[in-house]
Amino acid sequence: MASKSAPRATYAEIAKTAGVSEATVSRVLNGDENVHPDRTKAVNAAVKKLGYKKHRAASALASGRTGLIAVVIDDDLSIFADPFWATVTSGISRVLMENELQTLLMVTPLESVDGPVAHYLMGGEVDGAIFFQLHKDALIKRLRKQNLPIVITGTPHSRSDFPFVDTDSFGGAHAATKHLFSRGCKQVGIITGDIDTTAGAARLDGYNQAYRESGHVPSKKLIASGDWSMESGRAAMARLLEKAEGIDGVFASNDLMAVGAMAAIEEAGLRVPEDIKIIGFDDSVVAQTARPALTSVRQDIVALGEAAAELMIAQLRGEEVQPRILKSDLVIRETT
Amino acid sequence: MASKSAPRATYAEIAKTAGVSEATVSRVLNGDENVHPDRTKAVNAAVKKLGYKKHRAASALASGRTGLIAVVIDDDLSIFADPFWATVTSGISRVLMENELQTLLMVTPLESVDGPVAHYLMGGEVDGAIFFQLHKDALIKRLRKQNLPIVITGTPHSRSDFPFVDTDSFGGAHAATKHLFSRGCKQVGIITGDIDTTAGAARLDGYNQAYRESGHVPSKKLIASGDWSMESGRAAMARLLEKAEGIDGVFASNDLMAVGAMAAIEEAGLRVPEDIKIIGFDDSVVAQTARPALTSVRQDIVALGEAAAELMIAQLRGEEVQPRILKSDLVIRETT
DNA sequence: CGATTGCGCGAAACCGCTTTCACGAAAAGG
DNA sequence: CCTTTTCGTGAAAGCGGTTTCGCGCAATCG
Repeated sequence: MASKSAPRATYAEIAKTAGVSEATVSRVLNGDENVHPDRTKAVNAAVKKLGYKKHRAASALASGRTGLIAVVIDDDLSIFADPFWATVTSGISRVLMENELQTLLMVTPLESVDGPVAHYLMGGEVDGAIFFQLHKDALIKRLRKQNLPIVITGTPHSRSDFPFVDTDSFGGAHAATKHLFSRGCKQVGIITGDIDTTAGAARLDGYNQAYRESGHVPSKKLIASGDWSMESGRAAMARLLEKAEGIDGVFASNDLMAVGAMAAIEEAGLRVPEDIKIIGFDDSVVAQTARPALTSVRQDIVALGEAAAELMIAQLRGEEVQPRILKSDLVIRETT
Repeated sequence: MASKSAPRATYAEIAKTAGVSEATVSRVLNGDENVHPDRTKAVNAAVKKLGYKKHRAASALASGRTGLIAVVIDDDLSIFADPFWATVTSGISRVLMENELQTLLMVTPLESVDGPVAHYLMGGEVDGAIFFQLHKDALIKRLRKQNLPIVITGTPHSRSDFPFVDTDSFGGAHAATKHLFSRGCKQVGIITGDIDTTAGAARLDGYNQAYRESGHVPSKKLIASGDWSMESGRAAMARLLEKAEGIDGVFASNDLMAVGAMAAIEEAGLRVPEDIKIIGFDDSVVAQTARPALTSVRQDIVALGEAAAELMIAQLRGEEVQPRILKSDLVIRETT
């Protein structure tokens, strides 16, 4: 079943051809400073000559470090509607790879603190775990207590000191709303995402802040809530059209809802952007394929993944880490 | 850095509490038949009692089997435009997990036969590899020669005997084209994908076949080529409108191009579906968010991933495997 | 009924790398 | 010049399973 080719080189051979002990080989290969430069050179030469590659399993067994980082994704179907996590993951993977770490993908219902995943993660099978779409902090807290390095992609609920990375939802929403005002809108509404998520809440906050800065107070009527789905966006927009007379701008908390809103506007016989301007959030494919093409808040998703990986690596090195918030920017298309 | 909690149980303890040797523990845990039922029971009891979990690194070192399956994804940005691979991967991951295997994600430029990835895969670090979006067969051939179990998602070029899984592109295109005829279209065009890809070619074949069955021969003027991108779809449609007078139906080889085509049709002052009916392929989010909502050929992407994983597992068991082609079906929306 | 075969099982070697320990040599101190 | 540190190094003991080997015993055979 296994490969039949060249028998891997081992420390034994390197040690012999370099004229040192295996211990020294190990030191050199693990960056121990206290080795005479000459021997270091000899070992490196032997390594190159023999085309040596460290045997991860052996290394893991002896050191207790597996070199594996789990990326845990809640097995929620909604995740598939969006290339978001795929993109983040690719960023994570790239950075981890560059640092000799491997990305272990776990797509799974993220059950209780006692589920198989939990046990798996606590069993020392991985050196760290990066979580997406976090709903329950309990598991994470438990893992941290076990000293397992953790990074969360997205902002966790509890102000707990989990290391996390996220896009600046507040800033993005703020900029989007301001942009609508600057385009001449007088009555700017918002379609919120799930308010129980930190992203949903932050986007609403950003909207409110921008509104206040404009010298007005957003009327309750201008706020409609959705759940991130296109259909909820359509419904929310329909409500806004009914309740909020004179509405001429809408910030939708994601692209899917924005597209739903556009459909509702069209159904009402109004035009985008002439009658109502609209902005989404995420700058996903959907924003690009929409007609008219959707103005949207872009997040650098790959960078988000890279940041997550970097935070992980920093922890592995034993460094203290701070949460990282990435800037977002506005991609202006045809709907504003 | 590592977990500090409960010291894992080992074979030694199990052996002791079950009153057998470690060898027997190993046999039981690896499904060796030749063990007395009583001892098997004793071992299983001990395992449960001690909450034993096999140490993967140790197991890998001793057996040479890592329990890791690499999912190798060509680091082509186009991949991020589509949730396709994420979805396939989730299917793969689920099935592998159920079989005690782990999913190692490698997002990487898939370089030559000598690149790091190649060496990595040949180095016995994984038990098998699943490839996406395969451009060059050379690497794969090499890996197979090394007896590394391989599965390809998508149809490989060479009629080589690689195990692969794919959606029935031919059948989907055929059904789509037939559907257009059945809706009364007389002049059905096609916007092809990259013809150098097997999927692109198969979709064109399916179109041609359906056309012939309708009793006509597709004029060359009805065939426009794209490269899977929205923009290429727009351009191709523009060409069709110019060259193919009376065109009243279009099968686009993917959703993105279909949406591009819709834009072109609209720009030409025509309407979908009244003047021209259109069908896409993939049934992606884009199809659902398009207005009018796009009729499209749906593939069961999760199932595709599951099939890939199953093919891998079969190989691991030493079974002979056949390529697996999954059915596709038509999701009828508003564009036809 | 002695000789052969086969089955179930334990002892022990082994997988390849890491890490502790202790020792000799060189550097620093008195 | 001798003692105390420091530094670089190799020997060797693991890490936790897997697997080969051979042994004792029961079933099978002549």
